[in-house]
Amino acid sequence: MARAETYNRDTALDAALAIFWRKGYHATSLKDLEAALSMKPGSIYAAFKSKEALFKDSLARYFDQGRAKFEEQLATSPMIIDALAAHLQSFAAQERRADPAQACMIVKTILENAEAEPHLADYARDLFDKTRAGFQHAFKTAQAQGEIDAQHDAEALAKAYQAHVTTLRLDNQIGTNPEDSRKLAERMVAELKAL
Amino acid sequence: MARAETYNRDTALDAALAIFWRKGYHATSLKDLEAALSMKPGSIYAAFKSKEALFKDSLARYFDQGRAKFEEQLATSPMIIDALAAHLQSFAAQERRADPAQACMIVKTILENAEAEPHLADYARDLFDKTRAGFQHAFKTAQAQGEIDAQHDAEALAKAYQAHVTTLRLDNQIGTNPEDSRKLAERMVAELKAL
DNA sequence: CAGTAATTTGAGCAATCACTCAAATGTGAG
DNA sequence: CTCACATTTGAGTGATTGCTCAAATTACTG
Repeated sequence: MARAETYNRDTALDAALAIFWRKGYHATSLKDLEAALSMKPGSIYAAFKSKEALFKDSLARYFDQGRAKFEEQLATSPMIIDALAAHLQSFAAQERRADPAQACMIVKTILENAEAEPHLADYARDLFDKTRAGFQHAFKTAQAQGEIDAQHDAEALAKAYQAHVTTLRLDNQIGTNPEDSRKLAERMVAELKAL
Repeated sequence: MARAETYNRDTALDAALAIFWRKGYHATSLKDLEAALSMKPGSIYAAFKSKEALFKDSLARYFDQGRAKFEEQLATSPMIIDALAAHLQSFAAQERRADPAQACMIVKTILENAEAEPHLADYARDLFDKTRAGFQHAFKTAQAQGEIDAQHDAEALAKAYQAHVTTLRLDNQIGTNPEDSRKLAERMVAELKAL
């Protein structure tokens, strides 16, 4: 064997994720990444192939972390509907304002790169669909367990739920009043529990 | 006097607006702008000062056009509630898909530039607030005319309405099924008319 | 038909971009 | 201790970035 890697792949990806989420794809330079990953350009390219590939890996990690968080919430709560409510609530505005990493990174990626980097946008769209599929599965299970009327269309429920999550996270970033976000979340939860 | 300008300012701004809306601020290069405006770099800088100033002017024009369209819809319909409904419907998915200029340019600007170009994001946030103020004024007038129960909080109504518009336009760009967007718009209109 | 002044032109600037690669460095095996 | 080899290093690549400015062009005035 030979020299061992000095970096930790997951740690490096988390650092890349943090910048890409905040600054977006185009505004993030390799200088930024070198500083954040504490790696020289040669190492970055040996490890991740290209800026675009690194972005994709970061976005994939973002998706995995989001899914893991959601599944943990599902595992915690006996009622699926409660987990869905808790997941929504978790996106209500915290104290810390002015954090540019509030809106969903997947949505940000689609909007920023639809024209200039269609590969990235398509990749993000795929993750957006996979996220909704996870929601849909949860709604179906909730129906099977009798928590929600089986009459409802699970696909439509999932689409509406995802729209709510997106709206809430968008409002966190755009709006200036945290109180508004909390009220918004409460209204959404009420709508959910009324099903 | 001396030599007359060969370009039309509004035409040039519309051309700049079209690219900026599609590609965003960072992905749009001056080469792109030169081609779209049919102007050489020197002329662009003489006329618009800088890339950032040109972007701001374009965004301001985008805002003005949006406001004009909304006010025209208000003037067309005798009932304000109908105008608000028509305005929502106008954002439901058209045939032409894959147009990267579906989502609101103001929202796109805030998301893209929150970290790297805070001036632009703040400017866009201000226009976002002004847009909501226009909605709020419409709701208040509707209440004064007895179209809507005066009990409702006009500010909350405007916020919810703006969120609906944003969601609809976002879905147009992210989603792949135009039918979904139309259904979404119908549900929003129903909610509006139930007030 | 000068003379004057505003506008347009486009080659080219320094800075930065994403990226490369030969040399230096570290590490386990023999 | 030496060799083989994976990994790290960082100066440097050509391309592109936003932008400048002296010179050319145009048009109104006297």
